[in-house]
Amino acid sequence: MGLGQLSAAPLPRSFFDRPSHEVAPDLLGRVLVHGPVAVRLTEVEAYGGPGEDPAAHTYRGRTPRNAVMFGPPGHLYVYFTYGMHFCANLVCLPEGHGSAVLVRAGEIVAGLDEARTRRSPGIGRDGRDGPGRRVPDRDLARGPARLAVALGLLREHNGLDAIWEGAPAALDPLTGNLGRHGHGSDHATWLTGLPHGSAAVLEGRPADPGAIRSGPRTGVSTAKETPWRFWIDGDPTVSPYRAHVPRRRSSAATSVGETPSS
DNA sequence: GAGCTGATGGTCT
DNA sequence: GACCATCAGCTCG
Repeated sequence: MGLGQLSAAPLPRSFFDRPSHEVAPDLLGRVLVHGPVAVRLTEVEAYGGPGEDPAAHTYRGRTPRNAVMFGPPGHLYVYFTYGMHFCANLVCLPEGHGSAVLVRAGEIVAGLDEARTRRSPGIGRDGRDGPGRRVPDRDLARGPARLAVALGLLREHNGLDAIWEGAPAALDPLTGNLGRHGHGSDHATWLTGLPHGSAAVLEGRPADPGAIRSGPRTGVSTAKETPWRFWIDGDPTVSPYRAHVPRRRSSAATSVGETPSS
């Protein structure tokens, strides 16, 4: 994967002003940037709006949690799930529609050291510090929660605009292609124009249409027949498909008819 | 390698 | 109080 072949031109807001299932396959091969880390997307899932997609957070209408999804397109909807993970979406369609694309996996194309640091456990777990086990580079952003960690996306980034306004001027001194990493710094040279703390989606290198596959979405319990998961066939960073598995009853719910008295 | 399971807390019914 | 757009660590083969 040559960094030099990825276009650094930012995608306009109009790119996201379409139905999520049209935006999703077009996002494959694009580059999502937040701070010093950039990820070339290899797997995404589309989610529809209220009443039309039972698997979507917005299916039952607007709530404080999903309000960002009802906002203007091109913004990040970051939510917390399973008590410990964040996942990131890109909002589609004009205000009020409530649809988005979940970014599920990608390849780190800039900020590799930063991503490795974020993804290596150690500090914060059991009070341990020091380097944890090494995460293979292909696994750094393989899965929606891992991708969010690699990009440093947290609750506070919910609602962040991912459209890089004024980017042409920022890119002026560049060739239009992504630069390689500096020697000492892990920051790619083309990132210097991106305002600190902001996000952007760049053109990157769109996936070959012939390599795009689609199928049922991962881990959702409803609308299994909707093939709105899209990925680049054969890419090693695509996350393994997992069908939804009903959660087991908690052990506290002692099975009826079997008293623990004995 | 595949398969299973505990952890963990916000959200919604 | 159940569910959840998940992950890492473990066992087993």
